Amino acid sequence: MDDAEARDGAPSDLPSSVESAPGAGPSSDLDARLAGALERVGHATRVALWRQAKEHGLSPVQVQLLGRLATDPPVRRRVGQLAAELDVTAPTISDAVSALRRKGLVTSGPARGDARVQLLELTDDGARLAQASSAWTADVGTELSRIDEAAKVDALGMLLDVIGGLHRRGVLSVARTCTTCRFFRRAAEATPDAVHHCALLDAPLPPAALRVDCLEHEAAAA
Amino acid sequence: MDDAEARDGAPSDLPSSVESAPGAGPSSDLDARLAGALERVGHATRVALWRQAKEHGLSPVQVQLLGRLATDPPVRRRVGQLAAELDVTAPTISDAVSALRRKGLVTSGPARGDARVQLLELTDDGARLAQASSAWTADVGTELSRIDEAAKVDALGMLLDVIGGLHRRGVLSVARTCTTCRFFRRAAEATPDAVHHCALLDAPLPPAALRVDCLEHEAAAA
DNA sequence: AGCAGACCGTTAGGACTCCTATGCATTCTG
DNA sequence: CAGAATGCATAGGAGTCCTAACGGTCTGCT
Repeated sequence: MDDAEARDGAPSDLPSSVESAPGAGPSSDLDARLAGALERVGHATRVALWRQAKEHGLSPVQVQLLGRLATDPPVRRRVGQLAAELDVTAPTISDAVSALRRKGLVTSGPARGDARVQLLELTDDGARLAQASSAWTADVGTELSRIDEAAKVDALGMLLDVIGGLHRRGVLSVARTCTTCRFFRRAAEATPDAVHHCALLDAPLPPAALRVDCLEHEAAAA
Repeated sequence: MDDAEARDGAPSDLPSSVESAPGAGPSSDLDARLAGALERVGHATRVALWRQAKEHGLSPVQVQLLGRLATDPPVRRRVGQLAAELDVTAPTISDAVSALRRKGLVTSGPARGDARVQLLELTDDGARLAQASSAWTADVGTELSRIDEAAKVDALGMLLDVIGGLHRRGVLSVARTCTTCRFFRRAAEATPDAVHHCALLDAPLPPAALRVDCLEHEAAAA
């Protein structure tokens, strides 16, 4: 079809493109692959977000804001908080919020007790739209439903470790995961059947129950 | 410190925020968590990309282009190809390419045999910068190096399945993974020790060797 | 041949995303 | 009760995206 110049070297000179780097360490090659796969999935999230936005006449940031505001007890209602979680500056959020306000999807008012902060709130229309535009999760969710349960539990644990590491490195400025929470009590590695524990809920945390975005999260380090 | 109004409900009214939805299906809750974690990691890729770009005086798309052009046998040298892989339109790439050309990081010329297409090529400076700005992979790579090997192999397989699914759904317009390649020979599920096989390389493909972005990839369906 | 139509890449113009820098109001601190 | 710090908004500019329209090139058809 269109492979006229897609490969101008002979298709059989494969060695140069074999990815394995034999002496580069125990699993650095695997790590690179895994990083590449994560990057690709991340790219997909971006595409899906953009698509959602266009479909509903919103912008990507606006969709993200609606999603963040839609939690049942709304804990993230301030411009500064939202900016931190999305890793953008306050002006970017401020802009998007005024657009949402103009569209009648959120309202805002000064917080009682501190007249500087604006507390945001979804309107009914906003809540409806937040519901409708959260389809990325559903989209990937159906894709995930086919996959082996145990593998997913393992993968979740790994991703939480990665997220924690990225937070420690300052790539993510906010990570509300169990593993970075001050209430998290890690099970001893030595005892195989031990399970993590949440000191706030005072409840066991089996690997499949670890949270990615816990509303009660409080940062670990003082 | 700044939790003045961060929770105005009593900190102990937890039930409403417990994420588990008991009757929502066997693992839909887990799937949602996993999707959330992937979304979060995806967000991190975006942040890291932006940071790389700023550090080297480039734009995000420009960094991505340098990375794509930096493979040893350069297979992606056309504007249209690059647009498809990054899931943007041709004008977006065209803009970024002229910026890179202006900065002396890439050169381009008409392909022999078809004067419509422009084949891009990195200059020495461009190759250097491509190397320097690929640190996301390294960054996550070091983060990954601490994690259990077997878990990573499983996770890689899962991510490849997800990428394949996203490609099938049209979220990703290009996926150069083994599992979507016409040369891929999947091992029979029944036989436990069987291993996948690549019909082009005529070589076995153990789970840890599956590629995310194979240069020899050719799409499966006709 | 020769012409229509498909294809590739560029240009033009507009909405949105981001940033830095600045300003104003409010709250905290000494 | 100043002075510093905090929280948000505004202004201006570079970059990311899109859709639409345009010339140059290849292909297929008669």
